[in-house]
Amino acid sequence: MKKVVFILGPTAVGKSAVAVDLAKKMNGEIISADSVQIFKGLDIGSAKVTKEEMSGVVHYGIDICDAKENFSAFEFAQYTKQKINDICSRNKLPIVVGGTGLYVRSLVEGYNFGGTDKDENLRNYLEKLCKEKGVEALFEILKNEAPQEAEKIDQNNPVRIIRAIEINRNQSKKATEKPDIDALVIGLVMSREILYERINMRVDKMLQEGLVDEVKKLKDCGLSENNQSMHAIGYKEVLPYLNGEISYDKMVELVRQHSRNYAKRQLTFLRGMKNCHMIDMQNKEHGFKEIKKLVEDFLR
RNA sequence: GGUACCAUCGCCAAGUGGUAAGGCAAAGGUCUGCAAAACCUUUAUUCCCCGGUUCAAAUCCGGGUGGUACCU
Repeated sequence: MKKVVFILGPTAVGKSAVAVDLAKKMNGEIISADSVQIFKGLDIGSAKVTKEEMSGVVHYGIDICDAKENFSAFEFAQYTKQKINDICSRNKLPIVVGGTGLYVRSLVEGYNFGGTDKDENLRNYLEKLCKEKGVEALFEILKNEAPQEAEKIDQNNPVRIIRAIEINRNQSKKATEKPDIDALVIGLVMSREILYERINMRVDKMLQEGLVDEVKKLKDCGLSENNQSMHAIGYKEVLPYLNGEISYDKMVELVRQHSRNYAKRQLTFLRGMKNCHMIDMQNKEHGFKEIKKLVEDFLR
């Protein structure tokens, strides 16, 4: 069993810094489990760690996908498993850091799912059908084509139903095998009030650092709201601002609000993680000491 | 000072005599194939205040308060 440390928590709680500190002290390498940081060119808005912040620690899972491409939990699972093997073979400690619940859980709990490429035509057709006839129509299709899947699925959720139909019609890639890992799961938390304050400050910082320019550059490269990467918070709001659809102030307000909503969902997800050690990061020093102790005991 | 219009949840609102729609926010939640996505649940015993009419008022009448527009 390969020992792997997971650092989880809501956006802006300070995961990246903790992970780098830990990697330095424990001879570790970092794997980012973040569905946005995988994209090249989405730097400021995804709060990607800079070279300086990495301070020499090796990071994986960042800039591994072109912003025009699609990426899914399946690809992440494939990629990560390989990296974990690689890191362990060099006798280093893999530290998975991330806010994307599904990515993390798929590893920790050993989900085995396959993958399927996006089928644009089918999707467009199904999306249109959904608009015209409602989700019920989508669900009917799934029920006819894959009754077993239909039983498990949320009948009101068009995104999931469409994906299920897509997978059922197209050949599924080989399912991932359960990774052979022994996980130490650490969840970083702090009071909602302080977290929200940090989020607001972080959004301001992103804007100062040139978030709008970053999105403009991506837009000039031909990216639009149709790209998966542009569904990310900070991008899906700046785009309509650049198109003159909403005001600057409205855009800022939305980025903040969506970040808060996201943090709340992450917290909910975290509460559902089994065997997760919650660490209060309100006091950074104290929190880090606790983490270090947990990791030392784990590796013993 | 005069005249007109308006006042419904944190915000935007529907409702014009029959017992408070909806959206956003907020809070809680779901999650094995797009997850920073998508979806679900909850949230005004009460309609600016006081009085009146009526079996019944957010809705009608009178007064007050606040806002907006125009006139002087």
